[in-house]
Amino acid sequence: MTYADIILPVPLEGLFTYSVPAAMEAGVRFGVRVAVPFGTKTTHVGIVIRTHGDKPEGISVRDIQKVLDREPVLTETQYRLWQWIADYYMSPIGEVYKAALPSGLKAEEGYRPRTETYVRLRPELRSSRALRVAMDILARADRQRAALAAYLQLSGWAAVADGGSEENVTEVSRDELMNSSHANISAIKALETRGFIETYRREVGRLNTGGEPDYAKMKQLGEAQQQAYNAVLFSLLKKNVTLLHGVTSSGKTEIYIHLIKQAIDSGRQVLYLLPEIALTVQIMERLRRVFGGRLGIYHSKYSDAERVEIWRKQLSAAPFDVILGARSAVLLPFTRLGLVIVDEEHEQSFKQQDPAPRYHARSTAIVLAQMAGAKVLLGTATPCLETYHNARTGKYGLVELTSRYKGIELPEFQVVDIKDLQRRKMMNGPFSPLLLARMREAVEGGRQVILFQNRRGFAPMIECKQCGWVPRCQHCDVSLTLHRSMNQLTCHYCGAVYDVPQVCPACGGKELRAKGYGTEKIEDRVRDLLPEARVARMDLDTTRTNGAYERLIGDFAAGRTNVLIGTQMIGKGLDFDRVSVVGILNADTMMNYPDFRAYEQAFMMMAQVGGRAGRKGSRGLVILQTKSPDAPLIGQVVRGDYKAFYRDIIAERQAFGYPPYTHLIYIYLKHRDDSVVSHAADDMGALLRSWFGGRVLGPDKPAVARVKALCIRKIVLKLELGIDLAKARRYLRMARKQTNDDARYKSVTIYFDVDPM
DNA sequence: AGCACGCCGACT
DNA sequence: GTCGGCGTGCTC
Repeated sequence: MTYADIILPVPLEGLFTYSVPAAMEAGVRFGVRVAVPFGTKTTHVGIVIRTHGDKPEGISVRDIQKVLDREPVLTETQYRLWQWIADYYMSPIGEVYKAALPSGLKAEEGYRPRTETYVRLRPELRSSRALRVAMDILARADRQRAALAAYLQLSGWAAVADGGSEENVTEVSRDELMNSSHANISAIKALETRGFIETYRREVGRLNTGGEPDYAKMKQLGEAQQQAYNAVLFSLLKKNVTLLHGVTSSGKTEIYIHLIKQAIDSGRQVLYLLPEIALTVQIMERLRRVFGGRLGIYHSKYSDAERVEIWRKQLSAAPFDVILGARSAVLLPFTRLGLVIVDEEHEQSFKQQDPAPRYHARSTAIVLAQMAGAKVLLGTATPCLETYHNARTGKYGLVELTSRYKGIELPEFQVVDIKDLQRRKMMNGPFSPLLLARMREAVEGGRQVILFQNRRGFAPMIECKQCGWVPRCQHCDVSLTLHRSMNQLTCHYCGAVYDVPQVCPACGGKELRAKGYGTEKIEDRVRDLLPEARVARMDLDTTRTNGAYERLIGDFAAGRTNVLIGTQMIGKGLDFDRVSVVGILNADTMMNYPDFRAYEQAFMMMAQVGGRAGRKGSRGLVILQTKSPDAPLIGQVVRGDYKAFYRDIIAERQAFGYPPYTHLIYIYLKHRDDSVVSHAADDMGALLRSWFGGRVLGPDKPAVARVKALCIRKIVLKLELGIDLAKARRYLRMARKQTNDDARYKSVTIYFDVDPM
């Protein structure tokens, strides 16, 4: 009897063993998908990893139902990468499989090839004589004759009639025929009824073929860019990973394009990772112009069927040479990967947060490259602290690009002390007099303004003026955000929506006031204060519908709007030409976040948003409003002094034992009963302390201690460098098992976040 | 994660 | 008397 070990899309450790019916033996091998029964009712699509003859003990093995593929859908390298992710991020391999495979490949029925209607001559017309007769018959049916003539041209039959070869006859789709002539559907139907032509359906790909590459579209590199390009190539000879640290507008993308070309020329594939879908539009167009149909794009906005086709194409004899994609593109099959570019490498969204596997695409890309014998280039204006540290200590290569392309100047920063202005009652809502004056000037002078406030909604909370009561979410430990556009209170953690109370339920007070500023309220105020401005708001709420993001960006880029208010999504790699003022309304909310990365995040956010100011031609102005104008971080942002920022923060990380001087693993425990989770966390913490000693911190209540009706505790594990991580993970799994084995805690959910962001 | 089983409260 | 709430256990 043959058995097969199979990955299934379930959150359980390990592989599952099924028996292979004799008739399937030839087809069941590594990488092939199979349908198997699982539990009582369900059938799952799994992937075969290996076959063997050892009957597993103690389990009733069931038969594989069906073999779904003739060829593997998985490469050996991919499987090794999946194993690494599962092991390192402490997540079952089934979860990795779920994250990696497009749904169309995870279901037995699901992916449907797209078909299109095609047109061809009936066999009896396939001679020049018969065609002449047909044309005569159509002498008085102009439309039909024109349609037939157009078909004959397109298909090549016209050339055959002139003595050409039938081998050159090509297939013509009905749409193509209708587009290239004035033939309408009724003319074509009439020809069909007459028995001149027939229609048939044909499978067609969904992928945009994009045409031939056009390397003439590559821009010549400037002097500094050329030097950086050479330095990157040289660095990659010695180091597997190199950091390209280039200030904003230094022209990194053009350097990437030249590196991609170089890799393609040497017969290798390139993976180009970007943090967000949003960023792909501008870069996608640039790459498409140069690489045409050699470029494939892969991210969640693409339909699942398209993703299936990209996956399949990657396994075919003619895969894409370049894949541009978000996080999950690192899980695609590659057969001859030579270079991975991780653009905006500092972005947190490279780390998957919620469903497991909680993997970091940058780290995963580095491991993948190692496995594939490829090189990695990390690019950003504001490197992640760990990355810069690795570059400084020589683990990674480092190339710095300090001059802006075509001499564009870095923006001027002006810091405004809003604490002082508030005391002197000089603030106009969220605006300092300076910011308001500069905004007014910009709008009147035909230039543009970007306002950054990292809070969506109208106000982060409302409060009863009389007794101070604040409405809170029923399921989460947070106050509710007022969304005035919908006149609702919403919870930003679970999405619950509530009506706005007319009277305070605690004291009956009639006045509920909105406290604090969200993007909606800022928008309101700008409309009041600058009635002539054309204002737009860009945040999660205004970009939910399809194409809304592109429309907002398009309107701003074209000058149809001149004040753009937004959350962090306005800071992401978009280039505008007419922005003279950027306002950071409140830097403190970012700096006071209770997390060891708060300062790093704040620096990056301010540097990125500030970088939107003043592009071609004139120097931009960034007005930075803060209650702590003397904080060293503010000075570093103002001077654009990444190195000073790095020196400060790295010293702190070393002093307090944070990455890159330690490995962090967060352990989360969740349960609907607070006392259960509290005791479970205490017990698990004590158990961990007995093994890891002082490396265990907590358990603690996180800042938001209840989400979606589950109470949360967090334990932090700090592991010094050089410790045996595999062993530490084994102990962690043991601690989880022991905790869940305790009858009181068996329904406590315990999970790990390795290298948390 | 699903799904079934099983034990309690509120309906026809 | 039964419908369905979700707590618990299992899935090769």
